[in-house]
Amino acid sequence: MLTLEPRKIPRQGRARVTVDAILDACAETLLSRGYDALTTNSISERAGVSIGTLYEYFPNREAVAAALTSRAFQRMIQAMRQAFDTCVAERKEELAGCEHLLLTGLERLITEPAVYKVLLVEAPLLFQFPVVVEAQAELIALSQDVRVASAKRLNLPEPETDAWLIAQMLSAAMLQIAFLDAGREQQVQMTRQLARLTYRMSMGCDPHETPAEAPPQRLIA
Amino acid sequence: MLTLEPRKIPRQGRARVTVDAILDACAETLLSRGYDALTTNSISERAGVSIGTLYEYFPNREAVAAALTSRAFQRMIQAMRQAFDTCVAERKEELAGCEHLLLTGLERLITEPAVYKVLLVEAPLLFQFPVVVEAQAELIALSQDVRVASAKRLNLPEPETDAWLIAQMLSAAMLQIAFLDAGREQQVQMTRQLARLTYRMSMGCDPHETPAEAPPQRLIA
Amino acid sequence: MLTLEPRKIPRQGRARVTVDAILDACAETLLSRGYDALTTNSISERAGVSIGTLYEYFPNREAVAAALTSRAFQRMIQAMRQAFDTCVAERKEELAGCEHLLLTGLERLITEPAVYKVLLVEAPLLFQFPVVVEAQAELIALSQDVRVASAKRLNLPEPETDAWLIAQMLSAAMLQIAFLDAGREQQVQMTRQLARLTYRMSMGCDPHETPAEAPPQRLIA
Amino acid sequence: MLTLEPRKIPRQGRARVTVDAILDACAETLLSRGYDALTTNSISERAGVSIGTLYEYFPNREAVAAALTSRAFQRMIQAMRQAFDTCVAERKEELAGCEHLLLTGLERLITEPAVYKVLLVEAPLLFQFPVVVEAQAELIALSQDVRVASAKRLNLPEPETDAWLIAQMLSAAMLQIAFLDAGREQQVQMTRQLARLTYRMSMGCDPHETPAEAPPQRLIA
DNA sequence: GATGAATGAGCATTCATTCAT
DNA sequence: CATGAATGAATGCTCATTCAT
Repeated sequence: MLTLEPRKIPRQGRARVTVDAILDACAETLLSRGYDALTTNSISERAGVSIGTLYEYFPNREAVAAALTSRAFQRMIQAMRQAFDTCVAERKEELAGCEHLLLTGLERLITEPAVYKVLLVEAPLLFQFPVVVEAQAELIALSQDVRVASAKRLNLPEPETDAWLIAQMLSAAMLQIAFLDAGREQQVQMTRQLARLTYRMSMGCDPHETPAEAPPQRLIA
Repeated sequence: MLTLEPRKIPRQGRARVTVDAILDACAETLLSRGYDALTTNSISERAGVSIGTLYEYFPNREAVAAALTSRAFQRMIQAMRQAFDTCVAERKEELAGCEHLLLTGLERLITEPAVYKVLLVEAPLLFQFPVVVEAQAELIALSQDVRVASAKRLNLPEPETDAWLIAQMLSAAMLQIAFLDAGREQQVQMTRQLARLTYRMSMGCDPHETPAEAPPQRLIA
Repeated sequence: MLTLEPRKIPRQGRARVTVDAILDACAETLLSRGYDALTTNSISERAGVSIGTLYEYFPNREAVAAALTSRAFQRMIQAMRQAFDTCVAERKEELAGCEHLLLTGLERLITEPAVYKVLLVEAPLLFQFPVVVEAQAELIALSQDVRVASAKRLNLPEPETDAWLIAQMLSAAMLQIAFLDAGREQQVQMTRQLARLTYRMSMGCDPHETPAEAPPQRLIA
Repeated sequence: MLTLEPRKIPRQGRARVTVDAILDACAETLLSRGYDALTTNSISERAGVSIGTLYEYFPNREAVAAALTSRAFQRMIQAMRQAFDTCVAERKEELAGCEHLLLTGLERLITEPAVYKVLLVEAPLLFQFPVVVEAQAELIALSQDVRVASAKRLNLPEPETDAWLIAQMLSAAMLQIAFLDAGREQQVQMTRQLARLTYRMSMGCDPHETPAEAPPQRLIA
């Protein structure tokens, strides 16, 4: 049976160091050789621990990749939550808030290419594993917070469906932008443009048109 | 080296039958057992030909999957081109045209799940192979035709970037819809909703708002 | 069972052309890709005939290589016999005769590298096959003729053993010289030097010493 | 790519045992079934280890054979070096020294038939592999020592070329003698005769003639 | 005669996983 | 606890050979 839960979750001491070394070695191997060449032996070798030790902490190969992915998602969640809080605290407008959130996501995608570029492209099945699904769920919950926060301002005919569609489209587009062979500046430009399209989808009008009928839209009234 | 070109073009009748049997067996195996279990031996067994025969026509496992994918894309291209011609011939409105194209795509996605559900999800690298890339390029060229055809009506601040972003978003959303565990009716509803969001992105306004300022939009005047 | 006899020995017509094309294709493949890559399929492809046709004339892969080898030996035998006749006709001295014979052999070795360089080095077992052994026997018989012809002049303590040892040594040395990475001129020099060593072995003295005690040595008195 | 270096140097005792078992199984298989039947599976089976274990230590079939060959050459080198030292210590005459060296080589050739009879005859390409070439180079260096040691006594018109030619001839003749279907006594006789021919080549005269002009030749004055 | 489609036994090699030390 | 030697099922692929057309 395919168990993905780590065998031990060492919170302290050198064991923690060992687990981190294994995850880092996993990420490095993914980037340099791809998912197909990701073997437990190569991970343990690169991590500088014996293969036996790897199996002390992880029940199988997939569990290592799942743990790496999970860690990346935790970091993504934390970054997004913080970005959301910033939007609220600074009373950012709709468009500005959307841009801020998307740029924050872009930053994280680029920072962990082993997970988002390699794993998501070469081993998407991994993203259906429970640990990963749970992490994704947290992220989606966060996006719901965004929707709720600005519910009054949104103009979605069928909020449930529309929100789901927009979420799918945004994540796909963000990944494409993040791993496009383009300079950072261009990536940022495209992200801003994506934010504008998102605004159009969500509001049914262009950002600059709205002030005419209403005071500047805010994420939180 | 990973060569994907078929090895032989069958000259005799029975050879053609053999190749088709192999591609069909490939699709069946993908659906029932997934990409990881797709071995050359399992394909040949299911196709009722010997393993040696498979290797007469395909240099390796990937080449079989690539040929299957290529065939599916050819069918997709043909269906979309026909749908596009219909839009033009029937002078469909923007929204109706968009819906027609998306529903046509949905139909094809659902009809060849081995390619779009299994291969695209479990082996996305396959979609970077030349044969597949070329087929995709044809499809993209077609979407350009759509844009050009309705250029006057579009309201895209940065046409190039926006078109690319929208294409990425649409294909991702369509795949999600096609393989959602939902009834056909709901899939159609979501596709229509997606068409509406697309309209908003492209025009910067809601479909029902436009008649006030202009006569019904047509794809081709 | 391993049968090496050609299946048909066509002496005339296009069949003869076919067989020659196969042998030539065999030699070309050996030179360019080595013995391990010598497959019946590759030979037939290069020869421009179908695999079925190849099997019309040869019972198996080894039979093709054996036939090629046999042909090369026949040519070698003919060349050596002619060289021997020349020595007799021109009343060459011992050393000069030996040089002439060795240089003739060198010429043949170099002309058919597929057989002597590739087959002998990569597939020496082939040289134990009956057809090849018979051809070799003819060559050895010829060398006996040489010995007999100059028996009176030879100074071999144990003629049988010595002749066998010398034959082994000469053939090995000639092959080394022929396929050394060296210019033709150097190969000739080495062959002459080898002839001198052979003289020393055979006579127990240096060439230039002998004239003192006897009139110029001739191959045939 | 064809890598011949062993993969691992066994650190634990049992690993050393395993590697030796593999090499011995390789030799046994070569003798009983020949090189073509030498498969990694047959070696591991005969060695009583799993196929996986074989691949822990050797990257491929050739590497096993190369290691076996290398081991045999090391033993040959050691034996020859010792024989050379004996010649020097006992102040052996030229002919006696040559006989001693050749008989020592004969002994080794006969003791490891898997290497010298099977591999050298059925897979000569193996002898072009780096590990083997290096071992051979050591042996050649040793023969240079012999030449240098008795340089004053030698009478070679072109020392470099002649020495090379003689080395080629001797090794070929020794192999022929060693694997001739003949009794041991006859092999020894032939080796002595070969030593005499070598003397003739090297000195330009017969052994028994020299005392007349000079005191008994010694390897080292 | 000639063709070339089809066969399938057989081999090299990998890699996740276990367990004795 | 950590190690690393050992396992062996499983896979991709080749190529000599046959035989229906």
